[in-house]
Amino acid sequence: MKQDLDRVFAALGDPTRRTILAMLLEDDMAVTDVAAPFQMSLAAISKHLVILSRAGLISQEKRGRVKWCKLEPLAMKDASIWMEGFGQFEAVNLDAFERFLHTELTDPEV
Amino acid sequence: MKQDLDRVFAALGDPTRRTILAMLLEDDMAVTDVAAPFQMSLAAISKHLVILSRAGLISQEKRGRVKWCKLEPLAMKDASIWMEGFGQFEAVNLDAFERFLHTELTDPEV
DNA sequence: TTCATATTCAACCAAACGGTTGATGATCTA
DNA sequence: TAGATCATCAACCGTTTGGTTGAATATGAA
Repeated sequence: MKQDLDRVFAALGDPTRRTILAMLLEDDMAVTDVAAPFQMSLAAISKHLVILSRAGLISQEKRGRVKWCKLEPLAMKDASIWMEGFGQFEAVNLDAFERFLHTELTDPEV
Repeated sequence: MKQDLDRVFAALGDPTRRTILAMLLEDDMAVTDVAAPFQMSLAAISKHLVILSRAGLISQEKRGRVKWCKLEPLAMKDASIWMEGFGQFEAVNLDAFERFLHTELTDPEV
């Protein structure tokens, strides 16, 4: 759906939101903890989370008074595929990325 | 550079601009020809092209009175890599991903 | 019950976005 | 030279975005 791509790309167009997604790569987080490292109000972060949620990039589940945010990386898939359609750059770089991952995952020091 | 990702993702967040990029996948085009299939004014398309240009996603060259638009798919490289870090390999930890991005940006061989 | 914590809501604000129209500056062509 | 074409500029308009603050709601803890 075209609108899905609109929402995903638009959501990724803000540095605060990309940082939030990177944070959630480590682990699920409560809204307050997501907000902690930023200089803006909790309400502002709450709005960013709504945008990420509507784009499908995160899901939120309330347990008690805490709302947990979880990364939903599958939401990026269509956008990623769309970009791959523009080809050229993929071969060398994604290859490099995969090699990197391989060494990361097999390196006993990490 | 963080702002580059801002501009690339934000530029891709509009369906008109994504359609324009897809059109340019076939061949370079003059501004008027880019505008032809759309229902909006030439001035509006001209603004969209400025946004794509500032994001580095297209380049424009004036020959005579005609300004030619050329797709620059390499501008999507970093954005694509950023996304792949989430979409395909969700188990990878953030530190590893950030180190990868850093080497990607500073290693002249890649 | 009472107080503290977690989160959102509501109203507001300035700036940016996506569009319009009309004028303008180049450049090609008859 | 005169007229047509290509593209942008300038001013304007309504909506969205990204932030604020203060009040409200819901839950947990004493």
